[in-house]
Amino acid sequence: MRASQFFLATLKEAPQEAELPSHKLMLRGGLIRKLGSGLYSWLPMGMRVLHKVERIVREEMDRAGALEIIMPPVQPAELWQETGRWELYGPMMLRIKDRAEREFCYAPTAEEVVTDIARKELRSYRQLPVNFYQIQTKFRDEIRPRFGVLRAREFSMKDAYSFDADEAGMLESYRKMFDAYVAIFTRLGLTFRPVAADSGEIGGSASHEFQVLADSGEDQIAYSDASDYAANIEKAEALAPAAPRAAPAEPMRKDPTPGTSTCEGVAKLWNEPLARTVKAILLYANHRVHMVLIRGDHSLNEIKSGKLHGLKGWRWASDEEILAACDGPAGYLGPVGLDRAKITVVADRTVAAMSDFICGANEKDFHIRGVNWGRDCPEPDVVADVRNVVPGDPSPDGKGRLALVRGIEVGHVFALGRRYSEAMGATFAAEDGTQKPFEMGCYGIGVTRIVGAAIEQNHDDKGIIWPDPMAPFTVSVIPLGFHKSEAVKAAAEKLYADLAAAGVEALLDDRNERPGVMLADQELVGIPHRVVIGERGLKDGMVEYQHRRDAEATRVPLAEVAAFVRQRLAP
RNA sequence: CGGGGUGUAGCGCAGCCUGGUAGCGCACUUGCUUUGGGAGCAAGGUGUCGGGGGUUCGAAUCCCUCCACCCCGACCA
Repeated sequence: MRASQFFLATLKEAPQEAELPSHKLMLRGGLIRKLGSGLYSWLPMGMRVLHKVERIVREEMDRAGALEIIMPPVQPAELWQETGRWELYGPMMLRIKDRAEREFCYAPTAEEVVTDIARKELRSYRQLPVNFYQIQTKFRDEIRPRFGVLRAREFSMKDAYSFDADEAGMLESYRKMFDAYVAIFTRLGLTFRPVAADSGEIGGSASHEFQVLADSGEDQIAYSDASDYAANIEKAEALAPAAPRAAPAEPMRKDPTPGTSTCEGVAKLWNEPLARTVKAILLYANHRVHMVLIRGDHSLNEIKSGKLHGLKGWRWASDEEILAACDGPAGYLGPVGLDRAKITVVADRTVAAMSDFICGANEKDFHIRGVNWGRDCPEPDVVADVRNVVPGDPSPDGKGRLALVRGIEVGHVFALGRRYSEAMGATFAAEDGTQKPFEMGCYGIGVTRIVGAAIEQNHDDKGIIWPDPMAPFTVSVIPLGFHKSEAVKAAAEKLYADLAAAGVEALLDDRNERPGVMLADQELVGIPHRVVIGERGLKDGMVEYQHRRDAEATRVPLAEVAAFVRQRLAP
């Protein structure tokens, strides 16, 4: 491609709303433009990247035996009502009416429609397993779209759905997709981690997320420094302390802590370590108030808590509920002196193993220290893992210690089971002649999000640095004085033709621009390899090669550049 | 949904408080010069000042209203 024939929409300044590097650079590099909140147009430069990603995704999906289809993004409400998700999905789903007042949605995902296809088309176990996938635009009316393409409302997603005759088959399909995802993200040249995940609203047993590692990621991942254990912090288990609870050593003592309603405050006031304090978090679930106790320096894991028996569907308790159940206001609560008929005490494993700890006195402006389970208050009603892991915690697999990194979720695989097939009566004739519901799996990849994530992971102060497989152009040919020097022009044209003949995608900057402009554009847009051709070097038959990550250019004989560049490309 | 903020040229912004009919930088057009890191000079084009209503002789500026966008929050007691 010649730059003069292309649409190079680079900007010197990024529009104000852009916060993250990837968002700014995509706008500045002319990959995308914003249409409205969470809505983006993709310009030619962005399309080239998007196509690269899509191609790799397709190739690996096909290789794994999945079959491409396309389902309508606009879907009738009836299907969604069959599974109950018309109500469940809530305001995230964009609902539309047609001229006859029939209800539709713009699909946020497509389990219902594929399951409908399966129930109509797949009749016998002989036709299984089947895996259908599509690359389609989805719409989710996010509470707060942000970070450009990383959390947009409209986005492109590859979604795949497998149908198997039994659970073993489904797990095999799941494994194939897992492997395909590893292949995809590896080929894209991204640093990523598959991590055990919570399966969330979609439901099902096994679930893994594929996380691109980046400091700006919205997710936190816990991983072991001594094994391959990795899990989303939402799911990562905090083991019970190895050491048994120590015997009480202090008497219990109530003291005033005026105006000090946080663990940090009390620890400071009494000059005690934060790790000796216990905070009480009041939740309401199943018509009952629950006091969840977490060590002062830990934080509540809302997902894990929600999985406990009595805490399904919890919400934060109101001030009135707290006062009624504890006789004290928020900020001064603890397990001592509670009427257990009115409240359930849930202690985190760590807290259950503490002795001589500090907590609220259930009285405004008072805390107590030297508190001990069994002696000063009854043992907790429930002991469970309800906190987020912290760096240094032992790994749940018993090997090594946990560390935390941030990641951007770009893929997610779910072993779904029969949730949708049963709800929609999607069955097939099994070998024994009975009708059985399909065992399903579903597998998503955020295609547009990958582009943003790749930039978050690969950029510097000058711009994007594409991994070769995603680059809009592989090589940038920059002639200095293209319109003045015949020698430069001839050399540039020759190189460009040679690269094209070798199947290398080059961008020949034939614009009559100053060198600084051409170089800055190449760097902004992130073309990974560049060759600068100038009269000065040409006198000695030399040109300059420089990779986007190289600190300096390498002089290469003109006659050898094409071969030299090809050698440097990722295989 | 709650709180805060912003809407002025393609982008970044000033002007608004204290009303007098719009400006700066970049970008764009033309010409000349320049050409190894986002050029210089000269000339030029560009705005329903987010929409509607009101006050006023006169509104980008004051008032009302609607809209869009952005940020924070929606929880750690």
